[in-house]
Amino acid sequence: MLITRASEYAILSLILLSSAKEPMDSETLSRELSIPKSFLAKILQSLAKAGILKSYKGAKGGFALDKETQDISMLDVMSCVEGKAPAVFECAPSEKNCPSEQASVCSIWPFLHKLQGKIDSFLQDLTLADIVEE
Amino acid sequence: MLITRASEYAILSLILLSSAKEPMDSETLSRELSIPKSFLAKILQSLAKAGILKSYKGAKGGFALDKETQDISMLDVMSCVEGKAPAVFECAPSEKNCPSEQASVCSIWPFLHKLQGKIDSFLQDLTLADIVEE
DNA sequence: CATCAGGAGGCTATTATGGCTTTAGATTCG
DNA sequence: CGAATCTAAAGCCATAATAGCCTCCTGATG
Repeated sequence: MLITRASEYAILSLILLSSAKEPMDSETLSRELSIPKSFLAKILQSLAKAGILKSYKGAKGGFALDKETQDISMLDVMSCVEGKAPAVFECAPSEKNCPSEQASVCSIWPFLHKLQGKIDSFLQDLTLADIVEE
Repeated sequence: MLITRASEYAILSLILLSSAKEPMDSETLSRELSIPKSFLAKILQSLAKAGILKSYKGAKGGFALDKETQDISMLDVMSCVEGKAPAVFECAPSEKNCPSEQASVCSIWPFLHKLQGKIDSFLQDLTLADIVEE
């Protein structure tokens, strides 16, 4: 369950973009949010690849939301920006190969699974709309 | 909102300890959970300082829960292990000094605050008991 | 007093964060 | 149409923070 600044910056950008009528370029976003420009650029690219943002090149270009705010979940954002979904125990054996191992990780696996489910559903249900709606 | 492996390892340890009748030493925990020993030791110390675990020195020593599982929230665990509570935007200006700044961070501050509240209450309500109960 | 396990610190490796430059696609203007 | 300009895309490199390793010290147990 690793969450880095990339997720933090991504959410901030999405909140600001949700109130923008036109595309905002990465430099403006960087300045307005006090986020390092080049790092933010990479994050915005990830969001664009994931279909959450749409990018426009050239003059008057920039980034704009490519989905409705209620269709952008925090789980989607974190998954694409972190490169993977937040997992409670990334190194844990999968459910099927677990029985072959002897470590106690196996005995707590059902609990991990349960915790993971709770976290996933919370992040899945929490959308940008929930945050920016008045 | 930064969450590192320390939180991950802490939660795993707590789940395993919740089913233990006697204190478990850090080496056993390390082996059972496949977590680096020395890193885990530091995490367990943080949990002990926070009053979540109780440590026992000497032979037959180790760590054991020092609270009821329903009194251990994920927010508590993360706060003590990460050194601070998970904050959505750590660098954001506080609410009172915000108006003096000109950046757009100010305009999205209410949304950040709202998001923070949702995350905090989720993590506060999610206790170890919710995870390990049958 | 010998042994066991936590407490504390320093040191290294890995990863995240941030800076910089070059390339490519799109727009504007002459 | 073509050149200049604008901005995203993509890469490489430096720094900072995290993750992990090792040793010595301290207190408890028998």
